[in-house]
Amino acid sequence: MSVKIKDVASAAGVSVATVSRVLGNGPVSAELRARVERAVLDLGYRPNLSARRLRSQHSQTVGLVVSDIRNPFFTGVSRAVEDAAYQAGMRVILCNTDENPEKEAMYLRLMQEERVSGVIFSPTRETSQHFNVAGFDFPMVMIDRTGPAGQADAVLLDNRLASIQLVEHLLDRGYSRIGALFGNTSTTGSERNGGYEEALKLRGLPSGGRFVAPTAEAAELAVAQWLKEATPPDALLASNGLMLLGALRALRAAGVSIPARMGLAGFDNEIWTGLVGEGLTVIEQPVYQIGQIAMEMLLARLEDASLPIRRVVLNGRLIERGSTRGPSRSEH
Amino acid sequence: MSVKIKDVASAAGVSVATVSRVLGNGPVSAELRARVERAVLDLGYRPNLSARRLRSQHSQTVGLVVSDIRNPFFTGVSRAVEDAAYQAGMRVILCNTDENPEKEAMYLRLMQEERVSGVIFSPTRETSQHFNVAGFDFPMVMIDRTGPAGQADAVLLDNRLASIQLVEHLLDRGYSRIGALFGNTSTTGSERNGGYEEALKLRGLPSGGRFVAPTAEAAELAVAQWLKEATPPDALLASNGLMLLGALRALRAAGVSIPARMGLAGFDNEIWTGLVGEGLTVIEQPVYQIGQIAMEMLLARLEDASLPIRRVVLNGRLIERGSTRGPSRSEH
DNA sequence: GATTCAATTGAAATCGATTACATCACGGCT
DNA sequence: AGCCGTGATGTAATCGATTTCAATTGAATC
Repeated sequence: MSVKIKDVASAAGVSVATVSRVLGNGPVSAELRARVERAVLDLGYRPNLSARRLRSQHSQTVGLVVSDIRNPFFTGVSRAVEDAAYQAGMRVILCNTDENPEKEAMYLRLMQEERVSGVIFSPTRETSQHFNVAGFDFPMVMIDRTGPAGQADAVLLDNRLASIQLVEHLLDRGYSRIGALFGNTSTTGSERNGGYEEALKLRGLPSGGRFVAPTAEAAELAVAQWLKEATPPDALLASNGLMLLGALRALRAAGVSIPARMGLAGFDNEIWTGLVGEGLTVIEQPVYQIGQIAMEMLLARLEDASLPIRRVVLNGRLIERGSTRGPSRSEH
Repeated sequence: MSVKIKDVASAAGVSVATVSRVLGNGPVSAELRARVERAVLDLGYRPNLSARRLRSQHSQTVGLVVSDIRNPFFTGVSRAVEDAAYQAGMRVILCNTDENPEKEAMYLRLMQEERVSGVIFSPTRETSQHFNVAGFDFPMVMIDRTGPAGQADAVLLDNRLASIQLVEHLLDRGYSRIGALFGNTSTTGSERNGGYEEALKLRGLPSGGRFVAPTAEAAELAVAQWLKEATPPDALLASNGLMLLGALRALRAAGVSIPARMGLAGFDNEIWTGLVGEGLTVIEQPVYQIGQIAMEMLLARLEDASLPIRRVVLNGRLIERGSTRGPSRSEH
């Protein structure tokens, strides 16, 4: 088969221990080191990571468990996590759960079998409720969505604040019947709904958030139906990039003009939000930073398990664009 | 530490061999099987995959080496590969090379250390020229970009044909000075340029493709400069989603109206291409299928290494949208 | 010159599983 | 009754590295 440490050792005329020390920067005389390095090159030796991990008892691997890598939010996070991980000499195992609690459980089991050093996890709401971090023998960092209260490190957006900013922006621009769509699979949705209701209550206005599956299709359907009701909203807020897309499609299909007949704003500053029509107002999340910080926190905890549990809350950034320029006067 | 097979064995009152057989569906009596399964559950035993891989000499892992997972093309491919892999009981290690040949070499080395079963690879042009598949002891499947001629299985788009379709479409719609931007890091760019030149030559028209880095920024800059030249094109073709985005930005910044003053078409049917203006005409690649077929080919080769080398060429699909409706008559 | 100490080196144990091989019990057959 | 084949089980070797521990060397100290 392939060349092993034994082959290198005999080629260099040294013991396997010495070869191992050369590889691991242990104490070796310059002469032997040179001989070994030459042998490694000559034979094209590559250490077997399974064997190394088995013996040394650390995997140098972290798991990243998210709902769907095709969601640009997670794509960005994943890229940041991988950059940071590989820089720290670790690998990343990526898992897509499709918001399916069974897949989540399955992948967490897999992470245990891989003996990963730690996991960065974005759990579904269902999972996060009844699951116990203590059941795993690796640390976890939650991202985007909060897990069971205070059990693990977390990197989150200030969802309440972000919603409030969006709502107040819409109100400032003259919209008054503000509807909203939130995802029904994560804690993120509830938190954003909280901010949304709070901001409206403050002004004595009625709220009416609706919870649907966090997909473009579900959002499109929901908005299409909403438009048919007696008093539809005059502005809509969508809780992630996919739902914003669905809302946009429904409004276009129904011929509702933006921003005149309907204001539209949402989360996630995806490429296209700046390009469609006169641009869509959104809350931009610090995607890359979320991944980066999550990885840093995980590494810190691996260094020192006794660290107090931390929760980093980042602010989003409101990007005002044409889709919320205000309702047409003629409407009144 | 964590519970090992030995613990399970003594808890169930059997030998480790029997436990291993229960796990691997070997021949075990119903009674012992039940005892072992109970012990596994009671102790929460999870087999150590490093140990298993070391002993059994197969990793059940494939590598996926692409330039950047944030490119929606690769995101889609990756999702398909992972779905297919996990269905076949394999894991995927994802690597981003950033079109950097050194990173490519580094990650291929890593793949050897992981003793992966195989690799799905989208090489830079530079790497694909001087690299030898025989140097690796795992099979590879090339995707999107062709590797060294005929050395490995590949799943590709018919780039020549796709370019021809785009050019003929533009000509049909009345454009005549067709410019094009191709990425300078992959074989894909050259192939698309080939089709582009061929289609124009057939009609006796001049061609003038330009090669730039496959990023939005590079494309934007290139188009901005192009517009300042003596006789700018009246239609542009962009070789991937990012470059199409860059071209669009440059045209908008310069106030060039689409499709009247400039036709615009490109590759990759990304979400936003259907949403901006009256839509952008694009060639849609069968992204998910590319990943799926690549994985199938890899699995087939792992089954039988003697299989003849295959190259699957898929057709793209032309999606006609508003951005190529034709130049304004008033221009003449 | 003897003793101590640090720095190299190698032999062998070890990580946690799979698997080759030996053993055993049992039933069917001549 | 004796023989043999079959299926279940256990013992021990093995995968390829790291790491412990002991041995060796040579320089430094008294």
